Amino acid sequence: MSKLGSAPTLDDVAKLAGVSTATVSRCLNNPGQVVEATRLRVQSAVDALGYMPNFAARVMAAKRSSTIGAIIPTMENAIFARGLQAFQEELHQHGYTLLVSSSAYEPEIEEEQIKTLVARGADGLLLIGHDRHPRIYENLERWKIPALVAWSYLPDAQLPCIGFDNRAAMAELANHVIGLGHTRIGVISGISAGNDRARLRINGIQDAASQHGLDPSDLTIIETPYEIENGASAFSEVMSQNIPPTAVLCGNDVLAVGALHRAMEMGLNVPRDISITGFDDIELARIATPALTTVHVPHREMGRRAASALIGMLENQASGHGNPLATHIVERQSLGPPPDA
Amino acid sequence: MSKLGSAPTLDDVAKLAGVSTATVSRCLNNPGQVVEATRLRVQSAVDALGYMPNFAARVMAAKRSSTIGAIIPTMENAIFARGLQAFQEELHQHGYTLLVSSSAYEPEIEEEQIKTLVARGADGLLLIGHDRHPRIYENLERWKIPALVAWSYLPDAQLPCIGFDNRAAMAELANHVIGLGHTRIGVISGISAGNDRARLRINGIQDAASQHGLDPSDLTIIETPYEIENGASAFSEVMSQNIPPTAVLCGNDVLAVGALHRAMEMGLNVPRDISITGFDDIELARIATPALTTVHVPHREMGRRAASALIGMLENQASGHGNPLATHIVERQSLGPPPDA
DNA sequence: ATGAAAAATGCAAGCGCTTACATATTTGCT
DNA sequence: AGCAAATATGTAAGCGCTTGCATTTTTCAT
Repeated sequence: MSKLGSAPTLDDVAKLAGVSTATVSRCLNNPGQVVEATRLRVQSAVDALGYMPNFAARVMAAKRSSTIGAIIPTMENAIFARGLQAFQEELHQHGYTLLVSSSAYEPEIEEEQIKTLVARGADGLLLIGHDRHPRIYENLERWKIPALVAWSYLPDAQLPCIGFDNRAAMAELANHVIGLGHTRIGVISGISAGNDRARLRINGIQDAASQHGLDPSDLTIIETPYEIENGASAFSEVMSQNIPPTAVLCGNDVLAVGALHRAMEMGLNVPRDISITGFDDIELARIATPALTTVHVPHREMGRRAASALIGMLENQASGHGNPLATHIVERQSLGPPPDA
Repeated sequence: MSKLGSAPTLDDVAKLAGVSTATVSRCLNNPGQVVEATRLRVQSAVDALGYMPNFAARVMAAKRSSTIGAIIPTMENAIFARGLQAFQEELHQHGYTLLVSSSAYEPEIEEEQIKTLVARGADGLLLIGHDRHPRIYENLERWKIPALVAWSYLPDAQLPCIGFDNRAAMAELANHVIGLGHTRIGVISGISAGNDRARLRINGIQDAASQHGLDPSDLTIIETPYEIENGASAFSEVMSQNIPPTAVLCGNDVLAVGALHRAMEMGLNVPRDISITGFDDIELARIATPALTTVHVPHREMGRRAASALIGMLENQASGHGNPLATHIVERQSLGPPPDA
């Protein structure tokens, strides 16, 4: 059937091997159903022709794609890379392929990407965080696409989720900081609008403040996109107050590294003059100078669990619900007691 | 036609709007061919149903996907992120979608990913570097898939390419280093097998050495995967010789940052005791301590040009060939004269 | 040897969409 | 008003594959 110059099709293979297309299809997908001799014959036809199954045709006929889509806020920093890597490895072991796209932290782009992935036949979706337009959840339901949220655990969330308690994790760190004697605290957060992780981390700091009798509204909070540069500018800003803080808690390691760098430029010694902390524990945190005290998030474990949960939802109508993952503080060199202590 | 519980199809929309499927299809793809009133009627049917075109069906019927595939060695470091971002933006403007996958620097995985992308209907492919099994080039030809190589410019390459001259760029830096008086030079390179960029950068250093009357075989060259940790270990190794080098040239910024970090741990002052250079000029280079002297690569420009070239190949049978991009040395603080100078 | 059950293979109907080509409608002239 | 040309819409044939069901071949117990 193939007009010269087109890629060979199942038909071509079938013809060459002298069998029906059904048999070729079975050789490729369920070799067990086909007798050895036939399988070999078909295989050599495939090789001779350099045949590649057409994915679109397969998806159409089979009505599943064995593909999972993931939309992450950004590929530009390492935050999601590790978890996604584990996610993908686990999927691969179960015969699924991962398609990744990024939303640049823009809700509209995320919505578009979700549509694209669904249109492309994704059997399931991995989303980051819970904050998004309700319409998206309605559509997901309408299209009957199983979806799972990662990087944020919320007990009563709309969608099943695999993640950790951002609020409690940050509260733990903030408690520790306050426990060291810090009372004037600056916060450099990611943009919290549409980002529950960022918002909950701020809430965690506020929780810790109240708990220690500090007024949460005394916290200086600056929100800025997750980029090193922005961490630096925000640090300048937070330090430019009449009475600057003695500790600056950052919403993630990327911002913290920017802050650290700016502190050094300003001639401040960290942690003697000022303490700075991060969140996530990416590689950058270890090699920063001084090494960053931060909250370790089990990214790989999270990715792996997310994959299992999603596959469970796809194959066994499992609910996808699980327990939150534990985080812990990694103490390195960027946090110390306040200067006057 | 839709059995309850399935996503709505073109048929459903056509029925609801009281037109034929052809008209609906035209409304979606060539609204100009359809009269306003019809278009509106169809649009509201689409909205009412929450209709999403099925991509697989569309690809099959139209025999093109408006999708470009890119296989990059890794998503784990920022080297490719920026260029790919620009690539994708440019594609998007021309109505193409980008599908990215990574090969983990493994030739077999790369080959598999290429097949996957082609099977998924990619109209064209972006590949990184030239070194790969000839079979892959044969297949690409057989399948009639236009492909373009980026990140490495070679005048007589198999495939059209957009990139810079890795060898000359690194030679320029090495010349500068040697010009400062360094004669004992260490090299920390990525794994050069199957990676022409890594190999050519080494060659560039060797070129510069010969040119200055140094024996290229005196260079201590260590190859190691592109990870910060590895840069650190390699640095220890290269410094453990009887007569350690006074300058260590690294194959990329990631390795250089690792080396820098280890140097600091060893109590060495950079650049007073030892000079260290990188390659790529990613953000990390700027915020490293001391800031890294490196080779700036115009990643965004490269990505943009690669997109234009590939689209040209797809739409106008353009050859895709272009000119090499220019790189330049960025002098920061990690390179100085040798200690005894 | 022989027939029933099991295993292997073939047949053919779609999957949801695009797009020639055919047909119906509108437009612009005279 | 009336006709040709231009424009809008409909008809239906696939695109390459999977899979339920029908048919053929093999296996195995008698």
